[in-house]
Amino acid sequence: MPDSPVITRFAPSPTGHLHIGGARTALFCWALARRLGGRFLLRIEDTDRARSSESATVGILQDLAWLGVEWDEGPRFDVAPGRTIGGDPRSVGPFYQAQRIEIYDRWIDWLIERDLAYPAFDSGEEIEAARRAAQAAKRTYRYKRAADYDRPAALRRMRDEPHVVRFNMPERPVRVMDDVLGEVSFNVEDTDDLVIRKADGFPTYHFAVVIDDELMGVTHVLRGQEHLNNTPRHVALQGALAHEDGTPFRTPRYAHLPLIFNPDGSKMGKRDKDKAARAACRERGIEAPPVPGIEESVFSAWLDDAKSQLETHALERLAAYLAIDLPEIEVADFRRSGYDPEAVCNYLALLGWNPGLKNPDGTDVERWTKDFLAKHFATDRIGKKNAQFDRTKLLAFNADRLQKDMDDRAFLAAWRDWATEHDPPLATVLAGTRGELMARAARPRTRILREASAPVRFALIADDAVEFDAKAVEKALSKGEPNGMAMLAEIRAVIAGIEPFTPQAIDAAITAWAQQRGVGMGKVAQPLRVAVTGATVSPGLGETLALVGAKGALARIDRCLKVNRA
RNA sequence: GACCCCAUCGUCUAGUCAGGUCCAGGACACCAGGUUUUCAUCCUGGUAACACGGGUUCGAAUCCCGUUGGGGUCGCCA
Repeated sequence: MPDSPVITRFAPSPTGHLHIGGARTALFCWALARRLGGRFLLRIEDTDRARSSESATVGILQDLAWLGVEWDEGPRFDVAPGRTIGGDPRSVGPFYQAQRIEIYDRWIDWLIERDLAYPAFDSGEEIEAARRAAQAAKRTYRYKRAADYDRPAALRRMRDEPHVVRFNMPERPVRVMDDVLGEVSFNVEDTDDLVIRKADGFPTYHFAVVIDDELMGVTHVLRGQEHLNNTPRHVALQGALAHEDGTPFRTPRYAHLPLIFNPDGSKMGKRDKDKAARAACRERGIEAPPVPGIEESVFSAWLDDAKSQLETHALERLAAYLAIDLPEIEVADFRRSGYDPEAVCNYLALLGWNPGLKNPDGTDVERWTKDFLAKHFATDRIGKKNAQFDRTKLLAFNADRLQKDMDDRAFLAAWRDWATEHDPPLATVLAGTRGELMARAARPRTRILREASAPVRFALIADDAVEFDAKAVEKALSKGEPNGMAMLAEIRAVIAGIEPFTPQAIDAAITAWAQQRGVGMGKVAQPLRVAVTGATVSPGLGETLALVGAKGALARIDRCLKVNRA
């Protein structure tokens, strides 16, 4: 197939949110297709009837679209009003495996006819017993067709008895060429006759993936390293299958990606959220469900079993009650925390891939947008080592996005969008006249949008709700000669006369007054800062005062003078 | 346990395929100093790694073998 176009695919199973590791796989598949001038395809592997759900599918589509990892072929999805992605220009769909059962059945019949696959009638208990026996004998369990297998009888029985179909694994060692790992060999004796169709009639992952990749023309398969041991099965299946005209199934190029782990070395997963919440409960001695909607027995079982998981909504309510932030594991978590999708993609790509380029100043190139990936990504620079997810570094990347790649306007727009979804009252404020000022004050002090309101929190409360920090009062108002209280009383008049009440005018007026009065700025700024915010830390003085307005500033100064009178 | 994969600063990594220019470079974090009205930013400097043991070679982070350590898989899940 020298001229076949490059097709990559991401094939998630819709059993939950899109995991950050899956997001990286999707990003790499997307980038490779772009780089090679190919097409990126999205396929939904929903053959597990019990665990797949429509809502999970929609969630995954949304998460990918949010990241900007857009598929050329696959389920249709509206990324913006009037802009739809996906579709089936080559007529290789449908892209939901549950809708492709007839296709799989056809190929399974084809295999059975040639005795390359066969029905098996073992019960779950029988299999389990055999597995346990093998384990007891310290042997690796593997299913092989019995020597006295009666094929004609089996073919008769399969018409009305529950059964699975197993692939007759050829007794040949399998060699797999991997673009990341190099050549990997597997012994015959380690591969067994895998099930290719379950008793419920749905194909197993191994079978569906081989059929679909071939029929959809997939040329490059990028997937997590946990699939490495599955590859010989897929290669064997490809070797057994051929089209009507005799053309054999192709083996795509494989690239197995290193895995992503937690900083503590454990596997990054949804359970980490439970772990965090459980630890917080233990620490506070909470033994009964503190929020409604969680049953007493469920809660105590959850508390005792480190492996158990609470339902997502229950977990979120619990976290809100405990006032803790659950660790971000899934793409939706990062979105909710207010990360920028480009920063997430940038950091994710760096986890296992490196362009190997230097900046003019000699530092390594490691900041980029997806356009860069589309231009430079290739499998030959994917690393082999599992990587630990470092939230602190991601935070630094995200902060740089806000600080260096956005201006106040762009920041305000992003902040408003975020708040509209996650903090409506804040969104209202940001949409008002103070929005610009809020953005200007918050942006330099923000790493993720969820934290953005912290530095301007004082401006979101009523003038008479300022809580004066005792240490701040002591340090900035009580000490010194003249002390801060005296200073405050003096400068009140200056504040009252500033017009217009803008950061620039305020700063200018205060600087001029301090100079004229012959005192350092610190002597003036800190008392004012405490009077207006209650603390010694805030954005620039001009911004701080402007945010509460002239009226607010004066009211706060007066109240400070009154409340903190010695 | 069996099979497979991996191994450079705390973390992500460059350097490894084509051995010398590497007493190992960058980023994040950390520490110290500086700028600044506080904070954040910014600037300067610093601490910090080739897992271990054998080989091959004039020469090994780089090649080979072993050990140790870590990870993955062993489902009618994907």
